Amino acid sequence: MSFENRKSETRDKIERAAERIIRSDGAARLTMRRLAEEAQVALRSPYNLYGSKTGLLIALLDRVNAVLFQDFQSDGAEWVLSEMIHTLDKTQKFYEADEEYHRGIFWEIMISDHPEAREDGHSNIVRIVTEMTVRAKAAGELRDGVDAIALGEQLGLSILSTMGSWAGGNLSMAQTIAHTKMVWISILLLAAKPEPAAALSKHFNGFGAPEKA
Amino acid sequence: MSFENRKSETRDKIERAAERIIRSDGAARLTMRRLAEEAQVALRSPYNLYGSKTGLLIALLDRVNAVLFQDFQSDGAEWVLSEMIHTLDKTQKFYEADEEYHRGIFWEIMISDHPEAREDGHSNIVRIVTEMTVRAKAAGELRDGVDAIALGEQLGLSILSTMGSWAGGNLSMAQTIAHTKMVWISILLLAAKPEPAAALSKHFNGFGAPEKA
DNA sequence: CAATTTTATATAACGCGTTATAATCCTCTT
DNA sequence: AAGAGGATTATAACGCGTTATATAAAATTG
Repeated sequence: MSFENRKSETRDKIERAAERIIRSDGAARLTMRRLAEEAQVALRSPYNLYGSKTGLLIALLDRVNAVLFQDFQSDGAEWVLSEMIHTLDKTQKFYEADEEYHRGIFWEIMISDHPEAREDGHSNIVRIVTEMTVRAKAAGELRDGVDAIALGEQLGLSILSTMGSWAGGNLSMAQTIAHTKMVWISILLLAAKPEPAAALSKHFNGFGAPEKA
Repeated sequence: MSFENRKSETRDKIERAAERIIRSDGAARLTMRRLAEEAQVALRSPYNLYGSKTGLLIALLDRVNAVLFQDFQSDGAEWVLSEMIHTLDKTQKFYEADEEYHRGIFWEIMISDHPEAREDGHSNIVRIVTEMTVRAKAAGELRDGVDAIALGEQLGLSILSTMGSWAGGNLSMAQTIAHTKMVWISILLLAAKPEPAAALSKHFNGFGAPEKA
């Protein structure tokens, strides 16, 4: 077996063990010593491969997010702005299928003292949202004078910080998406031209408070 | 000296020392051992008085927030909804006067594994914002059919989660308030009757992206 | 004043993430 | 086959928040 194969086999053992522990006892109970035992690996090995506990969690998150982000392709809706709302629904469905697992990983990454980890997730989401607003602008769905990039950054910031509240356990994923949808639609109704705005307002469900978690 | 006086003297020594350390080296460098040394107090004492490090930080935060919240009284603007926007400006000014100090304390409380601490801050802010939307509703500034309490919860959630991003170091306080203002106005323009809505739109500065931190 | 209760102290210890040190295994190069 | 170098291991240690234990000091109570 080559060096690389050896490494990725160790990686595999570690990531599988981490998943098992998080699924059975929650991310808060994932400790490096327990992980090493469960993965049948030296305490040092995860540090060699991921640099830190946070590095390992980011690896878990990245694998999962790759699947989600694939689902963000154009879905053939009449308006790009409608696609953006559909994207929220897809996100909700995706994370809800394994909510506690994803929430725990998010949270642990978020509270780690590796600020570059937060920064990474931040710019990732902002980039995705901004690509959509730029597409909407190119499709002529936004009013003249609306800066698509600035708009995307604001919408990205909105969902990001709300997901922070989700990660902290203050909101369910359903509440998180409901709130984000309400905010996005309120903003986009101001930014959109009349026709796509009319389409958007069909998604608007009032200011209903998110049900308790 | 009475029991209570003794206790509050110890409390004072501890809180002063904590402030000194946070101001000079940042909240992340506040450790219980260093605090005990700086305050000339046993390592156990802060635990006796505050229960935990988080408890101490909450005490620091509460003292400060009491001052800020006093400033949230009705300010004689023509519309309650305008007062709400002014409240954001007051908040920005207040935290900016000592931004790193407040940010550090917020962050440490936020990431502590005492979920009740987050829950406390959460309900506190939501209560304040909801009181304002209820006043606006009573003053006839909101459209018929708008649920003032649900609206307040949504606006509260919005500023809360954005301040979470601030605490995490992803935003400056100026960016935090600029974003919140944009979101609040977008939402309130939908919820408000035409006259107060016209007043609100004067506060709207477009979707300008927050400058980099 | 004496007895009790409350507060504060000193010291050691736990599990945590992480790092240092040294040794051991295994792949690659020659 | 032999040596070099990378990957993994075992063990101990650090500082962190927190807790246990046992003791000293001070205020309250009788």
